[in-house]
Amino acid sequence: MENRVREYREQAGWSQGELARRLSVSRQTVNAVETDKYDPSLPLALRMAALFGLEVRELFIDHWTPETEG
Amino acid sequence: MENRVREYREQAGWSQGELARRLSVSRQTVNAVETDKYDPSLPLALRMAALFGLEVRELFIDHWTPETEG
DNA sequence: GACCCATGTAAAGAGCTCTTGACAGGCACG
DNA sequence: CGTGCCTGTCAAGAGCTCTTTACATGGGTC
Repeated sequence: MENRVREYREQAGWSQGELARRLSVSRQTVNAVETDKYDPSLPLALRMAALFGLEVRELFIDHWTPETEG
Repeated sequence: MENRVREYREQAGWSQGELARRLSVSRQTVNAVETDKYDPSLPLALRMAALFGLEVRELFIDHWTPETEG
Protein backbone atom coordinates (compact mmCIF):
# COMPACT_ATOMS: atom_id res chain seq x y z
CA MET A 1 0.00 0.00 0.00
CA GLU A 2 1.49 3.27 -1.22
CA ASN A 3 1.62 6.21 1.19
CA ARG A 4 2.78 9.81 1.14
CA VAL A 5 3.39 10.33 4.84
CA ARG A 6 7.06 11.22 4.46
CA GLU A 7 6.28 13.67 1.71
CA TYR A 8 3.73 15.58 3.77
CA ARG A 9 5.73 15.33 6.98
CA GLU A 10 8.72 16.95 5.34
CA GLN A 11 6.47 19.56 3.79
CA ALA A 12 5.31 20.39 7.32
CA GLY A 13 8.92 20.59 8.47
CA TRP A 14 8.54 17.93 11.17
CA SER A 15 10.91 15.17 12.21
CA GLN A 16 9.55 11.63 12.63
CA GLY A 17 9.67 12.18 16.37
CA GLU A 18 7.73 15.42 16.13
CA LEU A 19 5.02 13.82 13.99
CA ALA A 20 4.86 10.85 16.36
CA ARG A 21 4.38 13.23 19.27
CA ARG A 22 1.52 15.00 17.51
CA LEU A 23 -0.14 11.66 16.76
CA SER A 24 0.52 10.20 20.20
CA VAL A 25 2.32 7.18 18.82
CA SER A 26 5.93 6.04 19.02
CA ARG A 27 8.61 7.27 16.63
CA GLN A 28 9.12 3.68 15.49
CA THR A 29 5.52 3.53 14.33
CA VAL A 30 5.91 6.61 12.15
CA ASN A 31 9.16 5.22 10.78
CA ALA A 32 7.58 1.83 10.07
CA VAL A 33 4.75 3.42 8.12
CA GLU A 34 7.10 5.63 6.13
CA THR A 35 9.40 2.74 5.30
CA ASP A 36 6.51 0.46 4.34
CA LYS A 37 6.98 -2.05 7.14
CA TYR A 38 3.22 -2.09 7.64
CA ASP A 39 0.04 -0.07 7.11
CA PRO A 40 -1.19 2.02 10.02
CA SER A 41 -4.43 1.10 11.78
CA LEU A 42 -7.57 2.88 10.58
CA PRO A 43 -7.75 5.28 13.56
CA LEU A 44 -4.10 6.22 13.10
CA ALA A 45 -4.58 6.76 9.36
CA LEU A 46 -7.55 9.02 10.09
CA ARG A 47 -5.52 11.08 12.55
CA MET A 48 -2.66 11.39 10.10
CA ALA A 49 -4.95 12.56 7.31
CA ALA A 50 -6.67 15.02 9.65
CA LEU A 51 -3.34 16.39 10.81
CA PHE A 52 -2.27 17.07 7.23
CA GLY A 53 -5.68 18.32 6.16
CA LEU A 54 -6.10 15.52 3.63
CA GLU A 55 -8.53 12.75 2.82
CA VAL A 56 -7.32 9.32 3.84
CA ARG A 57 -7.32 8.21 0.19
CA GLU A 58 -4.96 11.06 -0.67
CA LEU A 59 -2.43 9.96 1.93
CA PHE A 60 -2.79 6.19 1.46
CA ILE A 61 -3.26 4.78 -2.01
CA ASP A 62 -4.68 1.28 -2.21
CA HIS A 63 -4.16 -0.49 -5.50
CA TRP A 64 -7.06 -2.88 -5.50
CA THR A 65 -9.77 -3.86 -7.91
CA PRO A 66 -12.89 -5.81 -6.95
CA GLU A 67 -13.14 -9.33 -8.27
CA THR A 68 -14.61 -8.59 -11.66
CA GLU A 69 -16.59 -11.75 -11.42
CA GLY A 70 -19.53 -12.63 -9.21
CA MET B 1 -14.76 4.08 16.74
CA GLU B 2 -18.15 4.92 15.28
CA ASN B 3 -19.03 3.59 11.83
CA ARG B 4 -21.93 3.75 9.43
CA VAL B 5 -21.33 0.58 7.47
CA ARG B 6 -24.68 -1.00 8.31
CA GLU B 7 -26.50 2.18 7.40
CA TYR B 8 -24.93 2.39 3.95
CA ARG B 9 -25.07 -1.35 3.34
CA GLU B 10 -28.82 -1.39 3.95
CA GLN B 11 -29.22 1.69 1.79
CA ALA B 12 -27.53 -0.27 -0.98
CA GLY B 13 -29.86 -3.19 -0.35
CA TRP B 14 -27.11 -5.69 0.32
CA SER B 15 -26.89 -8.47 2.89
CA GLN B 16 -23.73 -8.80 4.98
CA GLY B 17 -22.76 -11.73 2.81
CA GLU B 18 -23.26 -9.74 -0.38
CA LEU B 19 -21.14 -6.87 0.92
CA ALA B 20 -18.46 -9.31 2.08
CA ARG B 21 -18.38 -10.83 -1.39
CA ARG B 22 -17.93 -7.43 -3.02
CA LEU B 23 -15.10 -6.63 -0.62
CA SER B 24 -13.48 -10.06 -0.86
CA VAL B 25 -13.60 -10.65 2.88
CA SER B 26 -15.57 -13.09 5.01
CA ARG B 27 -19.12 -12.41 6.16
CA GLN B 28 -17.91 -12.55 9.76
CA THR B 29 -15.55 -9.67 9.10
CA VAL B 30 -18.38 -7.47 7.84
CA ASN B 31 -20.50 -8.50 10.81
CA ALA B 32 -17.66 -7.79 13.28
CA VAL B 33 -17.20 -4.29 11.89
CA GLU B 34 -20.93 -3.55 11.96
CA THR B 35 -21.28 -4.83 15.52
CA ASP B 36 -18.19 -2.94 16.70
CA LYS B 37 -16.10 -5.96 17.52
CA TYR B 38 -13.12 -4.26 15.94
CA ASP B 39 -12.10 -1.62 13.39
CA PRO B 40 -11.31 -2.79 9.87
CA SER B 41 -7.77 -2.56 8.56
CA LEU B 42 -6.89 0.55 6.56
CA PRO B 43 -7.03 -1.17 3.14
CA LEU B 44 -10.43 -2.66 3.96
CA ALA B 45 -11.74 0.70 5.18
CA LEU B 46 -10.57 2.30 1.93
CA ARG B 47 -12.34 -0.37 -0.14
CA MET B 48 -15.54 0.05 1.85
CA ALA B 49 -15.52 3.81 1.41
CA ALA B 50 -14.78 3.45 -2.30
CA LEU B 51 -17.60 0.94 -2.72
CA PHE B 52 -20.10 3.34 -1.12
CA GLY B 53 -18.67 6.38 -2.88
CA LEU B 54 -17.71 8.02 0.40
CA GLU B 55 -14.65 9.45 2.09
CA VAL B 56 -13.22 7.20 4.78
CA ARG B 57 -13.93 9.85 7.42
CA GLU B 58 -17.61 9.83 6.43
CA LEU B 59 -17.89 6.09 7.01
CA PHE B 60 -15.65 5.86 10.08
CA ILE B 61 -15.78 8.56 12.69
CA ASP B 62 -12.84 8.78 15.03
CA HIS B 63 -13.42 10.72 18.21
CA TRP B 64 -9.94 11.82 19.05
CA THR B 65 -8.26 15.06 19.99
CA PRO B 66 -4.52 15.60 19.99
CA GLU B 67 -2.87 15.94 23.37
CA THR B 68 -3.36 19.64 23.87
CA GLU B 69 -0.18 19.67 25.82
CA GLY B 70 3.20 19.11 24.39
C1' DG C 1 -42.80 -29.46 9.47
C1' DA C 2 -38.94 -28.75 6.07
C1' DC C 3 -36.26 -25.44 3.58
C1' DC C 4 -33.73 -21.23 2.58
C1' DC C 5 -31.83 -16.87 3.78
C1' DA C 6 -29.93 -13.36 6.99
C1' DT C 7 -27.81 -12.42 11.24
C1' DG C 8 -25.06 -13.10 15.62
C1' DT C 9 -21.69 -15.45 17.92
C1' DA C 10 -17.83 -18.61 19.32
C1' DA C 11 -13.19 -20.75 19.08
C1' DA C 12 -8.61 -21.68 17.22
C1' DG C 13 -4.95 -20.04 14.57
C1' DA C 14 -2.11 -17.04 11.32
C1' DG C 15 -0.34 -12.77 10.65
C1' DC C 16 -0.40 -7.69 11.52
C1' DT C 17 -0.03 -3.30 14.51
C1' DC C 18 2.10 -0.98 18.11
C1' DT C 19 4.86 -0.66 22.35
C1' DT C 20 9.44 -0.12 24.98
C1' DG C 21 14.33 -0.47 25.04
C1' DA C 22 18.41 -0.65 22.63
C1' DC C 23 22.05 0.09 19.21
C1' DA C 24 23.97 2.07 14.91
C1' DG C 25 25.43 5.68 11.36
C1' DG C 26 25.07 10.42 9.47
C1' DC C 27 25.26 15.31 9.94
C1' DA C 28 26.02 19.72 12.34
C1' DC C 29 28.21 22.36 16.02
C1' DG C 30 31.42 23.89 19.53
C1' DC D 1 36.73 14.79 19.83
C1' DG D 2 32.16 15.02 22.44
C1' DT D 3 27.24 16.23 22.14
C1' DG D 4 22.81 16.40 20.17
C1' DC D 5 19.36 15.45 16.77
C1' DC D 6 17.54 12.52 13.00
C1' DT D 7 16.92 8.26 10.93
C1' DG D 8 16.92 3.08 10.42
C1' DT D 9 16.62 -1.18 12.50
C1' DC D 10 16.13 -5.17 15.74
C1' DA D 11 13.81 -7.97 19.35
C1' DA D 12 10.25 -9.36 22.65
C1' DG D 13 5.66 -8.97 23.91
C1' DA D 14 0.67 -7.40 24.10
C1' DG D 15 -3.30 -6.93 21.66
C1' DC D 16 -5.83 -6.53 17.17
C1' DT D 17 -7.50 -8.18 12.39
C1' DC D 18 -9.11 -11.78 9.67
C1' DT D 19 -9.72 -16.63 8.41
C1' DT D 20 -12.37 -21.15 8.61
C1' DT D 21 -15.72 -24.08 10.77
C1' DA D 22 -19.59 -24.42 13.35
C1' DC D 23 -23.94 -23.65 15.79
C1' DA D 24 -28.24 -20.93 17.12
C1' DT D 25 -32.01 -17.82 16.19
C1' DG D 26 -35.70 -15.61 13.49
C1' DG D 27 -38.37 -14.71 9.08
C1' DG D 28 -40.53 -16.22 4.96
C1' DT D 29 -42.42 -19.83 1.96
C1' DC D 30 -44.27 -24.18 0.48
